[in-house]
Amino acid sequence: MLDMKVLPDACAERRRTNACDSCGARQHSVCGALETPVLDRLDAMADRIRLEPGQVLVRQGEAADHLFNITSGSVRVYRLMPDGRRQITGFLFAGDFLGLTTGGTYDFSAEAIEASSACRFRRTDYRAEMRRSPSLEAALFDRVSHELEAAQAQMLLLGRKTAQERMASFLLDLPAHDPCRPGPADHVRLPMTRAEIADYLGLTIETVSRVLTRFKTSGVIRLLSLNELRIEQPGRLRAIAEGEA
Amino acid sequence: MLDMKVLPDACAERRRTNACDSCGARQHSVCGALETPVLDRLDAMADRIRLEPGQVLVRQGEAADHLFNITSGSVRVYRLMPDGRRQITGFLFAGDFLGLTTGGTYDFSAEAIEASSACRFRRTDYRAEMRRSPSLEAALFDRVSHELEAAQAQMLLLGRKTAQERMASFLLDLPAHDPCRPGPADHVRLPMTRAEIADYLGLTIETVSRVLTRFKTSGVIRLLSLNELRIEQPGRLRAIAEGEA
DNA sequence: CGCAGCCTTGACCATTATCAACGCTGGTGG
DNA sequence: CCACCAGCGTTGATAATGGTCAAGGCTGCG
Repeated sequence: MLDMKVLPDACAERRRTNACDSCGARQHSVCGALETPVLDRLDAMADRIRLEPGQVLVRQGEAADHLFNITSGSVRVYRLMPDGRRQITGFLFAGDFLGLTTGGTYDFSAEAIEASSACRFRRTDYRAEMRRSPSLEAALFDRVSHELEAAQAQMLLLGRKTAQERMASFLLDLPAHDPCRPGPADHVRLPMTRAEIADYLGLTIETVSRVLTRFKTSGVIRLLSLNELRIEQPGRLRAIAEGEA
Repeated sequence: MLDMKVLPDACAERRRTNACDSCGARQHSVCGALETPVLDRLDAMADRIRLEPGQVLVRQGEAADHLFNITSGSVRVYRLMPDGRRQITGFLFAGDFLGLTTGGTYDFSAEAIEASSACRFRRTDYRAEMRRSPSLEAALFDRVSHELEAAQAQMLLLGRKTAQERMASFLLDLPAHDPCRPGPADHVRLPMTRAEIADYLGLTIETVSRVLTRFKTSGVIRLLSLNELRIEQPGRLRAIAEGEA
């Protein structure tokens, strides 16, 4: 958080060249419902931030002063236990929000996985704008609702699915959330390490690795590189994810 | 859902005798922030419903027409896999909402655990009232935010905690949410069966049973009956929950 | 070219699931 | 009022999934 580069110059610049990347709000689902003046006010209050790989956005326990909208790259959000066990509660990609929901302090940490960028808002400013614009509040309500749905799906995964089923579900879900994927939905980009996948799925890196090679051997996927793969048999993968194989 | 008894008479009756139990909104955290006219309008649109043990409130996949506020008793909310594996995503008690977040169809099922009661609203009505009353929308936004936080804590539990740690966390969390507990916080009421605890914690009934007897043997808890226990050593239980024992 | 970090693979182990038997308890009907 | 039965809970023996420990390979960068 300390050495994040704020890019105020980029603001006006970007609004001229590419309105859709300006304040983050223009990027995704929040965009549609909002009136131009709201977007302009959000633009005006946003700090543009560039993130190096591994850079900390927020730390568990710190005062929750800011709210972020990721504009490119990817971010890991996680909770830690005192002994270091980590549960990644989600990966964020362009268009996702961070810190919509907290009370006085963040109850999670968040770090950039790869080189990324984000818009940072002061929570007080953003709340004021929410009060002013019902359509903004409604859009964010929807956002949080969808996050809650996703969290409940993840609870089913963590509580009741086998390692294979978890991995299959993950590979099917990932491209739907990452707007940066290079091609069609059967092409999966894995910007995160095996350790991060493991901490997201409640497994170990060894198990993640073994399941991936098993999928590869059985022809369900093809590894293009360490961080990229193709789903060769989406139907079979879906069957595995739902416990029907 | 079919044979739920709607109790329209109880409405006016209850408003006279006990305003705080009337529409559900008056009961808990939502209450404080709301103006009397809003509460009155919510009262007017609420169906009072009585629930038998096991009775279905909503079924996964059905059209999400209603929104509920539990006014007494307890409810289990869960997701199923095709082969019958169940993950209980939450237990609801008096004051909790059900169905705030869904899209067109419910993506979970919900059933009463014990004899319970609830207020039922048509989602369209409730949404209209939300649009009309910013304080109501803000209060519900807070609600959903807290649910999301709880869901993320549960992800850590399911992904990274041992059976003992899960059980300890559960026993510590439960009384905080159940306003019907008979006494102080170290007195825990368990309206749910072992199977339900297991499906909430991602365990089996045998493991739940074994961990409970282990806690009992080591003097951390005392079983008062099958469905009631006392936490004898809260500090030790907290240490176990955090993985420090 | 060499090293560091990440990934893979293998052997072994432990936690928890599974299978099975038995006990308790509350409700029902004789 | 008592006895039986069904449902739930407990306990024990065994098994399996996934974790742990260890070694080795790949890759990209200096």
